[in-house]
Amino acid sequence: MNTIRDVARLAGVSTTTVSRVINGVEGVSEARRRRVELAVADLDYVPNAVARHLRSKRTRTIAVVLSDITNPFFTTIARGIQDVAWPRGYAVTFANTDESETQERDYLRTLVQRQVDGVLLVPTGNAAEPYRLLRSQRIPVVLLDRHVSVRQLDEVRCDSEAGAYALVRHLIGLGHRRIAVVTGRRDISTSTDRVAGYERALASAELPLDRDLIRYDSFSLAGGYRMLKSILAIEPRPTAVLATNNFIAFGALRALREAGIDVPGDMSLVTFDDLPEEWHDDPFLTVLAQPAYELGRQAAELLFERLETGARGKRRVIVLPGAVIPRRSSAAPPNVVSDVTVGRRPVPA
Amino acid sequence: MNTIRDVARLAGVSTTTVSRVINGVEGVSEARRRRVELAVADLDYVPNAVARHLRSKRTRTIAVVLSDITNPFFTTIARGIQDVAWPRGYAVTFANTDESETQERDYLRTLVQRQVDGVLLVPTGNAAEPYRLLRSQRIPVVLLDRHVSVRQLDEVRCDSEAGAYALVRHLIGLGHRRIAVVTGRRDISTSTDRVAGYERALASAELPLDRDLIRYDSFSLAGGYRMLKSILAIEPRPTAVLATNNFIAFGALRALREAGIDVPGDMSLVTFDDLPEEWHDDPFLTVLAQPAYELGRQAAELLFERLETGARGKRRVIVLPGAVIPRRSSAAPPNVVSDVTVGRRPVPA
DNA sequence: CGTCCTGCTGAAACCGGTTACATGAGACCG
DNA sequence: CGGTCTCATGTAACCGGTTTCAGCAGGACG
Repeated sequence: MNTIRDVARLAGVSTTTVSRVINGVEGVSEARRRRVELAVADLDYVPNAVARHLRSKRTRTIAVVLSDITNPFFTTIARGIQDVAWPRGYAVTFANTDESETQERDYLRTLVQRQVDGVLLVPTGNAAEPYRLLRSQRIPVVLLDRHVSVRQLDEVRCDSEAGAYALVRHLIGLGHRRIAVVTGRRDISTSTDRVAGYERALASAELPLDRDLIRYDSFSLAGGYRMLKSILAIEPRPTAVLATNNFIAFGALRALREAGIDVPGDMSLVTFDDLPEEWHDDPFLTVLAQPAYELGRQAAELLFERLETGARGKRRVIVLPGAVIPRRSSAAPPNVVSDVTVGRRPVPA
Repeated sequence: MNTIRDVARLAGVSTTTVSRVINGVEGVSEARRRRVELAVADLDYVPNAVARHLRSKRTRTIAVVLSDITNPFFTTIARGIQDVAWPRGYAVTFANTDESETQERDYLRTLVQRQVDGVLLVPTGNAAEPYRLLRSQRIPVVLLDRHVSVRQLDEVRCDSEAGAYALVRHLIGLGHRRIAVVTGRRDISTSTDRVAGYERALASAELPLDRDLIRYDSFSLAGGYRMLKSILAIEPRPTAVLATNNFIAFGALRALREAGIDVPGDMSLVTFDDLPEEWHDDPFLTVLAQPAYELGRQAAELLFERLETGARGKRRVIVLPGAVIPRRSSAAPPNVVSDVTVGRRPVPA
């Protein structure tokens, strides 16, 4: 509750001098410095950062806006961000959009009011409008995980297209010819990029593209469940499914289990996003592991570079590679010989 | 970048009037109100919350200090907190202590400087000192998940003692007589409370207490792994193990798998903390599920009650019940008849 | 001994809002 | 028609720091 003026009074100096001592500025005589330090200790003085921020116009706070902190992928990203931010003296504020563009806009507005120094954003939609405000207030933004149609913002993400390609090639290598993909909303880049990688993999193996095997819904347990339910009704049934995130995968697994479909005996399942080793024993799913922690870390570093150098430099896009981790959820399709691929030439590895 | 003065100038009114319009205060003529609103829109004016906070002495920010946001239990708590805070106009800042008391103290100090309105804290140790500062600055604190020796702070947590009791009774009910417990640091209440519940359950079944079967290490994968390794060397070997958190459990599972011990065939394993259904399919572990989301929610609500009523009311302690969810990791011990319990009377359910 | 420089110090402005209080116009009343 | 009250409005202080700039003391130098 004591202010810098209380300290100044007790020490018999000006607030200027106290301020200098607190901030370790040169040019204060040893005697006075000691007097001030004593007064600070005496009064249990804690400088008011809000006042400081008002003057300095920097809050040393960054905001992270993402869809759901509860998703282990984002949690890990969040941790990576915090591990960069706190040691530099920055506080980190989180907001969950739940994929709602309205929420996102509201949060961004609040954050602008609160004068955050920068924003790390997992964009919810594809619109440019939400970022106008940040731009006009000169608040640096780094997009995380996803990109948007505005091609001016820094981005840090995983190579979704290549990841999906690799996963589908993995399935093709096992002998699958009819592969479905279940993904999130159409206007989210990770959805479309992963479908693109899927399509390229099919093309590379000269497999036909069946639009009916591509399903868009939402990046959620419920979405995965719904999509798999409807995929199971397709004739002929695909022998493998690519899920584009962890929640979808577990929804898919649930639908498969309920339908009595054995994985991988009857159907293979591969997905994006691995779980940290702390969260499971003997993992089952074949995944494309994304370097989530590293994504968070690098995004934060990039943001701080912008903040600290005030760099109006060129737009930067960092794309990290993922890695296929083959596990028990993917195997050769049932009765390879008799399926729809009969007569096709062998697929190159 | 525009200030309230710019708006006032453009609208031809005083800053007072602009302030009133922005905050929806009564007593501004319709004509002026409209002029101001026009000017606000014209200038893309965004009020500076830092300035507002300086004057109002409230930052509408709460801080959450916990051991590791990466732990699904805490992640879920975090989500519960955010879902209460944001709708009320409060921002939420997170900090990870990694169970370091030094970190904790540093964070608390920063948060005091930043004038957060309140703190939700998962305490790292048992000392009183870190909270002196918060107290002297009149910043309300609610302890989450754990309690400390200072018996003056509000607390919201799960009933650890009863939870451990229930889990151990579950094991005893299955026929186990020799049960080990692997837990975190001795100075963390969830460790000691759960061991207390364990001891009471043994006593209630008149089973002997073997101190060698109680192991303290850390709430981590590595801790669980280490403790199980050393427990496997005990003769006669226990037939069941109680892990007191999810990380320990997975470390334990790993050690068991490496040692070729079948769960639950050779040894049963039960643990605190369930995983959200989005993160696994067909879960394996018998757990005591804690209402993590609800813990976070109620802790936040309690904090806001303190904030908004300025209530100097009595200390409040909210203890929520957990629930045993029996699954495949617990079963009857191997050859019940021939083991060390031979000759003991049947244990009451 | 006067001048200049260096180093320490504090007065006061400033950051951008909020708010206590004064003011003035007009309505109403006796 | 003077007095009182209400309502809308603005002036200026205030929140608690930082920062600019001027002043002053003391030493070096010519």
